Amino acid sequence: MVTYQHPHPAITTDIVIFTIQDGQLKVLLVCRANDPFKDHWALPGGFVEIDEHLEAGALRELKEETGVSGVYLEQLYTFGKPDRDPRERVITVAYYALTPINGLNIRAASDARQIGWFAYAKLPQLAFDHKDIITLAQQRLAAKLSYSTIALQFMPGKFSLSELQQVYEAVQGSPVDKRNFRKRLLAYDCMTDTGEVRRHGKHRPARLYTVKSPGKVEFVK
Amino acid sequence: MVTYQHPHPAITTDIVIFTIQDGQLKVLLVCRANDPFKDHWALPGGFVEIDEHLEAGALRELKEETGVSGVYLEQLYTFGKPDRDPRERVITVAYYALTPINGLNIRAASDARQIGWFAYAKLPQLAFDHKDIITLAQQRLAAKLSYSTIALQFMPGKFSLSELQQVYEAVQGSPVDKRNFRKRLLAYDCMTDTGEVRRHGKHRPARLYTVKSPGKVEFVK
DNA sequence: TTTATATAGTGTGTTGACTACACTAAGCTT
DNA sequence: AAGCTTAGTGTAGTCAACACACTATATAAA
Repeated sequence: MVTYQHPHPAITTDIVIFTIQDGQLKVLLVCRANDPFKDHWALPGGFVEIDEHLEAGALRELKEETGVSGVYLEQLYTFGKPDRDPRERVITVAYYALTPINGLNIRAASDARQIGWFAYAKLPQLAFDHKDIITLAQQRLAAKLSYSTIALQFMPGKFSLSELQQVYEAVQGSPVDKRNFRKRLLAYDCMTDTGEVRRHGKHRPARLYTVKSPGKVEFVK
Repeated sequence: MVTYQHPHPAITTDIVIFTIQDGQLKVLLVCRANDPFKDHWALPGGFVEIDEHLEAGALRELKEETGVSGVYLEQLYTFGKPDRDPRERVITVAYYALTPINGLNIRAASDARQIGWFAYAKLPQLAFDHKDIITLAQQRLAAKLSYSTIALQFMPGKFSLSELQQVYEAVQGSPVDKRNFRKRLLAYDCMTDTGEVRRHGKHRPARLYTVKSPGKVEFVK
């Protein structure tokens, strides 16, 4: 029990974690076990510990609730409408995170709490104002694709240019010209040709690339 | 007195309010009357009321502490290092604001609390992590000049293109080519030529323009 | 082994935008 | 009338973005 002279809002972090699966932008959601919004899907997140850095809290919650760690994380926006939580005044500092296409390490389904990836284009009913948070995160991400190398945060260790192109198409929701795309991305000089190729299917194999500075997002253009 | 089961951090807003004076980017600071950092300069700001929207709190604090109102306001970032305030855990949601060159309506000097405009390039010692907040705000502002019409928020009702150019030069800290600048800004089609001119000094008078959509910031380029 | 098929990979010409750059216009002062 | 000071204007060159269609190479099926 703690007592203050003036009332204090509660502070939470919420994390919009994105990945690309089957050419679609997806968001990881957890099903709430308690009221309010019991059995509704919601963003992973929770209360910030009193001596914990905000970003550390976001990473901790993400790990605890979904098992995901080692992701690219960036602060998105702070949502503070007085009635956004029916229990008490809760201000949430929202973050967004990107994880590689196959870099998922989701908590086993045996866990009590249900979690799952949902296509951004087909989200279920969401708790609180989490729909607004996800919408803003997608906008920020789409904007950032056009002036930074943030898309590389979606890529696993080795990847083909076609896979990278799919990331752009999935986030922006529109097709991209293959030749112009490759010319532009290669001009950024942010990837190394490994010399290896990957065969999968009855067609010419793709060259594989690696990211030159993993974890670093550079501004371009 | 309020009691909670778990400790809650305190929430404040801080506002970096910019203007342009004498061709320089300036920030409005208030001198702290109490510990901690008594007699140090600090950003205007303060605790968020329990039922108050964050943005409303920022505007209220700005008005109370400096007398400034009717400004363009945008959320900047939330600063949450556990030890940023020596008293207790305080998380601050920082905003930045722009006010026209001559649109100042600062609280009379008769007020107990001392306030003043400081050149961004020559800031005094600042309380808390307010230096970091101002630095981030300037970066955001400078970046935003290049892809939006945010600079118009600095302009009074009628202004000349030379005055607008001075805004760009002051924020970016580097000179701008006059012909290219005018070509680009006029192409954005965000200003109206009033047909009026202003004489001040022994030289050709300048045409005066008005902003087409005051208060609106559009993305360009 | 031949053929079909599916994705990987490549080049050019056009257009529009940004850059660099220097002189004339017009009012005021002396 | 001359001089000073800021306002206002145009062009040529360069570079980046865009539109656009075919060849290469592997596997699978006939």
